[in-house]
Amino acid sequence: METNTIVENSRTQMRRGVLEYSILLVLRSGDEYASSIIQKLKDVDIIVVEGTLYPLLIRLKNLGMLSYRWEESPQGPPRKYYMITDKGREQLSELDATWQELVKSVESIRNASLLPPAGDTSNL
Amino acid sequence: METNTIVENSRTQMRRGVLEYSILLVLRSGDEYASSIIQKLKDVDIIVVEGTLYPLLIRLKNLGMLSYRWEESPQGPPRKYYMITDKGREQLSELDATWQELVKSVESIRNASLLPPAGDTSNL
DNA sequence: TTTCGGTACTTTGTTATACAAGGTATTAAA
DNA sequence: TTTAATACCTTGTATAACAAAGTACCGAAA
Repeated sequence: METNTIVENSRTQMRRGVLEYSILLVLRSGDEYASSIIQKLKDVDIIVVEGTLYPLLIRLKNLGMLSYRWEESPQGPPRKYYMITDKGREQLSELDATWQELVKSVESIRNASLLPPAGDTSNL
Repeated sequence: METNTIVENSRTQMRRGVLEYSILLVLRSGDEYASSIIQKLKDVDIIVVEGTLYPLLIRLKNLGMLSYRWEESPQGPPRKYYMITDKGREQLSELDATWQELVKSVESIRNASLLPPAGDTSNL
């Protein structure tokens, strides 16, 4: 087996960390139903599966961040289109700030780690 | 209570996602022991506690990403200084790429969500 | 020589979350 | 009336972070 390298594992964890945020971002662009959210995220290499998404959408709805409406499908059963609420928009804008702070945090330690250690005299 | 807003919760998840990566970044800058890692991460607002860090360091060591040496402390018990191994460096460079891809992914849906929806004719 | 404060490392039990896998329901067309 | 496609939902499991408590070391003061 050994498909689970540390790298693959860490990548998964990173994706998970931004999952909720990503879903809200997608819905800020427009109303979507579960499968289309999955597809949009897949398009940018953020993998989610149904079993993860459905409970998450329900949780966000229960928190008042999302609401939904039923809409006929051209083929098959009706679709549950989720849309972001006003409250959702407010919180999302806070998450925008959170995300940017996180990027800044990581970049700062990342940049530090790409330079020789402070006090390194190995070149003298 | 209600200290657990959705925003606070999401922030926590984001932090968790980059935890492992962040620890490796810190150690790429130089050898550190647990408390000093916690401090360095705290400095950039990435909160970790002992109960999280110790098991994680042990896991990374068992995977061959880290090794450690004991070193006397000016005061108190000896410290376990962790250092990144060659293998750890290799994997970390892959994580650098992973991180940058994730940032790109999120930014792309984020930027999309800040523009009016495609096909929006509300201004005509 | 014992106790105490500070520091450091470790473990245990709980909780949250993602996911695999399986289930139900709707539709239209064969 | 079966089948295929689509969509929604649930259950059980594994993993990971965390709170909390425990162990151990050290030096200095009592």
